[in-house]
Amino acid sequence: MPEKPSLEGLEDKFLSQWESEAVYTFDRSAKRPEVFSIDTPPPTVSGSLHIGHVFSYTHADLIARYQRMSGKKVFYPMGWDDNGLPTERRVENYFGVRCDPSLPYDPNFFAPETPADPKVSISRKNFVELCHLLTGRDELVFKELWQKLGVSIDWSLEYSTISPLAQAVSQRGFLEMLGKDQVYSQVAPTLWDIDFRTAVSQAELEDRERPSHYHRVAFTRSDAQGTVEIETTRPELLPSCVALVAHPDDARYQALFGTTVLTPLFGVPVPVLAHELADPEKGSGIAMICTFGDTTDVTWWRELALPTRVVIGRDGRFMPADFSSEEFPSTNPEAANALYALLEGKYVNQVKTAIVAALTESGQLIGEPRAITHPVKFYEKGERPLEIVTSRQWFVRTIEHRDELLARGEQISWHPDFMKHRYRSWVEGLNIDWNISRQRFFGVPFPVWYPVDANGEINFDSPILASVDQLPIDPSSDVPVGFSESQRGQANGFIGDPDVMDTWATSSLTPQIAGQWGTDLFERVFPMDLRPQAHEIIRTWLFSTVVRSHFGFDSLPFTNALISGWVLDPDRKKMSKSVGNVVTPMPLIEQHGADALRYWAASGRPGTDTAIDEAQMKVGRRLAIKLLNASKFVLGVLGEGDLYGPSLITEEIDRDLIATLRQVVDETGKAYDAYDYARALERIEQFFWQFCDDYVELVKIRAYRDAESAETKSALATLALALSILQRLLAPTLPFATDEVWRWWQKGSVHQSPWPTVSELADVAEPAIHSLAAIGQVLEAIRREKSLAKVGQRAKVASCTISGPSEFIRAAKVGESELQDAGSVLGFEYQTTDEISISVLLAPAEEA
RNA sequence: GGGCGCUUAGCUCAGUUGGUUAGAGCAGCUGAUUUACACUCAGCAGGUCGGGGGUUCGAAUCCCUCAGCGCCCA
Repeated sequence: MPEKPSLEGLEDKFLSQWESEAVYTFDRSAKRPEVFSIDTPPPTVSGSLHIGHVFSYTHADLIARYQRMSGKKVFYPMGWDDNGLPTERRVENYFGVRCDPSLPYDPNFFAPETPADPKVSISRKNFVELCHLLTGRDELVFKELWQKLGVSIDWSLEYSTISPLAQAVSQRGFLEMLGKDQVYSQVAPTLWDIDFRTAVSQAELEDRERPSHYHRVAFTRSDAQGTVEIETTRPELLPSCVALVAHPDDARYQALFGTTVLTPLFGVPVPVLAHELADPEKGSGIAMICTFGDTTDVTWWRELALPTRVVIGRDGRFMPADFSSEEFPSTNPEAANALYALLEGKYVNQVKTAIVAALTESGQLIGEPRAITHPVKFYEKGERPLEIVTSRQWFVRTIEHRDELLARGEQISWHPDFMKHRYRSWVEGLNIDWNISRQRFFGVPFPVWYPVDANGEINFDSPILASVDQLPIDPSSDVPVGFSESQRGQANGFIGDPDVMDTWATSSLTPQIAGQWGTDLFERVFPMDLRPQAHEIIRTWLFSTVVRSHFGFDSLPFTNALISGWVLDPDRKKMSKSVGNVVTPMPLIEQHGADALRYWAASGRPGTDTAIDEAQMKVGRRLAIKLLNASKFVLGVLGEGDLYGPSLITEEIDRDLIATLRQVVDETGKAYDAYDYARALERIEQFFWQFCDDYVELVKIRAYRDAESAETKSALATLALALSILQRLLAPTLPFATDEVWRWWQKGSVHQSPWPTVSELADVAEPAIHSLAAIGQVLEAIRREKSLAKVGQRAKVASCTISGPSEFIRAAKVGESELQDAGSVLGFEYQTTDEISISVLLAPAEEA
């Protein structure tokens, strides 16, 4: 025990000590019922380190530490999500490179020290190597933060989502779904980001309010009986128009249903059809259907069996179109082609301008375009609106299993409960199956090849599957059984699936990856007990994990979901890179200490957005220091030896202190069981300060008085018991300070000691009367009198008159001797009255 | 448009199933001071519980309604 206890240096000391003592190592021999397993979120390592990480990982760690002390074998792995688009983008910017899969591998390529400008094109293999290089570095930085924060992870269980193990698990999961027809490939209209050149899934969409214009455009009726006016925000899609549509009950258009109109400028005849999704309130109530302007177009196209006239390419430019062809059957092909020649190869905005000009000239633009603001679908990481292109993609069947997935959501224990609404509304709103293929490079490949027939045509309908024992494989370099590399891309040969899986298609298997599916470990940890995560990834990570466990294991992936809120900046604004108010955690740890940061995080209740509050961190730091000092004092009074068992606690006051503690132990255990770590902390903290400021002050003198007396032994035993319990109760929140003080007098780590239970206090008898409240009230009155008189607390009290109901008097009398000690009171008087009142007469100040 | 959450002291937040005079911490103010702790201790002051209506003997708490903030879904 140091002379002057301090928090400095505790972090470094214990990080290495915990490691060498293997304090957090999972006991792999444990059976499932003894285990508490945590499905730790693998953070995107190519993102920036964020105070939000500290927040939610602390919440999970509080539970992990509580469960460990409660006797569970805690399975607490750590993973890094390093595959996928965020890493690719970071690598592109960091090194100044771009992946061009058509280039050959350059074994002599070295990453530039500074980003190349303009970007250098490199092969896929070179690109992937750079991804591994950079994520490897990033993971070290992340790991340092997690360790510094004192998160009780078993680092021998570290994994990454691009690792061979994760790839094998992911590919096996895919093959099993394919075997059960839970996944299918299809050429279909797909949400597409023209900058990233990849398909995206519904979960990655976000609506952004964008200014636009309604253009009123006149279509000519084929029977020449006038025009039909529609309103559209996307006049540039006129060449891809395939029909007009109005609501079946819309009286205005009854006569038109079944007739044909000609598209303006391009003269293509299109039918006028009826469908419930047409909104009579919107524009003129009749809309044009294009292939494809938005997801409603896709629905109409599918349900009304319309032709396809694709004009926008995967790069966002207008593709060639021949208006004399069957696909684009114009009644005036020369004029249509002449106009279209001006549009081909251009981007959406340029085409829009040109078409609006042409419509104006032809008189088919009615009135002025009307300015509006409307939601436009974006890829969440994208900068330009999504387009819809037709392409081959792998989809997981989610829509048809909606009800089962909703039922799964109900089976999860959500903390807080209301977060289940997020899940439910997401599942209810699903309208596209989960697209898991991405036309990108750094990810888990699909473990399939396709036969190429004698004519060189690829047969997508009967893919050649890898076998499970081959995994992981890369179909672009591995060869299917029965073929040779020379047959790649050749007639009667094969070709590998070119895509990689969506990141979520792999991270949806974190229980299987971390639990090492296929080994004995898996049975010991699955389904996981806890999924801790932030609320913004309920629709992605949480949902997709539920899907995979439901399909693959007919099980929930985890039984409890602990949802953390957001960290807001000190002004309660959402942190974002663009605003520039993102807070990095490391300097805060260095300034206030890990325990202090954890204390702040622990005060943020589950699901509650919480502002960064350095004042709160300072409070946490003070709590940790107070614990050092209080421990030093109590242990100093106790002296050597451990003679003070609970049976020695005989004094009324001491028994009442233990009675209160019993309640605290009971409440905090229940709070932790309910994942309410914040309430637990609040309760412990409140008791701890009361213990220090009132109880210790009251019994101090008695504790020193006569080591042989029963009353002194009772005080010492109470102090020892209370201290032991307080140190353990605070251990999850303040792992560094508590382990320090624990080791001053106990063996081993506090983090491997048992969580306090009421049975531990069973040997201490209940007090005959709950006296501490009344005694505290008298002490307060004495202190107030001295404070108002502006004298020191050691000033003598000539007499203290305690009035109140007999119960109160009786309780106060229990503490007479301690009050005399703590308040320097010379004499007490008691009066039985209805109202409680305490009057304090100070002794005259002694002459200096 | 549908849904969820929040609104309590200057600030950050507790307030469990309705029950005395609504609590805590921080900040503020007034003091104390040599044997655990100045990264301390004591005390004081500070609130029409977002507005309105209702149920009730009794409402911060339950119901209705309005407003503001934030978020989710469409």
